[in-house]
Amino acid sequence: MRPLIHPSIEDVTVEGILHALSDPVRAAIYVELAGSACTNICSNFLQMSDRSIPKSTLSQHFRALREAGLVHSERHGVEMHNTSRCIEIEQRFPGLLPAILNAHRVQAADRARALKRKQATARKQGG
Amino acid sequence: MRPLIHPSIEDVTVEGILHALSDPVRAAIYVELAGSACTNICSNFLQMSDRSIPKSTLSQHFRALREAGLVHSERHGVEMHNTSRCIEIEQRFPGLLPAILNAHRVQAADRARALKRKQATARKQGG
DNA sequence: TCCATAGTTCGTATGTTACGAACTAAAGAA
DNA sequence: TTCTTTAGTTCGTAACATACGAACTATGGA
Repeated sequence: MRPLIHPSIEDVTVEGILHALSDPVRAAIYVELAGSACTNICSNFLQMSDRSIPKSTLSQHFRALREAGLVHSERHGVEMHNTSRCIEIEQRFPGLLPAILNAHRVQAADRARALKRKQATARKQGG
Repeated sequence: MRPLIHPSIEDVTVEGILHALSDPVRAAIYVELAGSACTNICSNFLQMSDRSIPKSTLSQHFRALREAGLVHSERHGVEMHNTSRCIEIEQRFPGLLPAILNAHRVQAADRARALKRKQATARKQGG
């Protein structure tokens, strides 16, 4: 098992952050992680929302978040504990993460609203 | 020549925006475009900064920006005029684009400072 | 009608990502 | 100690994405 790689904060790039968060699964993981203090793979993400994502894929996603500098990972016994590096990143790129997280909230709210409307329409047509 | 595709603003996604701007070339194009009112491929980007980027590649990058909803393109005679859709996007995802553009500024400034320091060190060692 | 300019499309070579199978590593039970 | 369970990683491969040169389209002007 190769050692965990965490870039120093000066080596964290905007491109890297945007790329990491441009994947819907990673974005969902990061949103979750920014809310709670700490997360690991099995406890939270093996059956995400609707579909379930394979462990190997999740492992790669966590690695991507870690190597982009978004997340700090530590092995505790058999588990991996992941925490957001949001304080460091906020210092380096002020406002970036809050704006992205907020945009995700806006989008989630919009989608929920659209779904509700669609369901209402379906009920009307059905009955 | 297939018609230009512009997603309506409700169909623009955070993931799409982040992915589009996670490429350094597209980010540079978009930074330029957000500064000036309007841009086309040949006049501005065929010899970007140091290296020159092939036309076909630039064409694809502009398409990516357009289909992510970041840019509006219009053919004027033989030229293509591109403008940022920043007002719409600001309405839908408030603060997102300013934060990303600011982060790119911070990064560019940091890189310039690091380069200067490196050159100074090289001068000291050389003479 | 011919040519130049601006940009697009296509084919291919190269890179990236997803996922199952096989693995490592720690913790606890027998 | 050895077996088993749990948590996560790594590897191989198939599917998808991207970059770039060559060939193309479309417009404007000589």
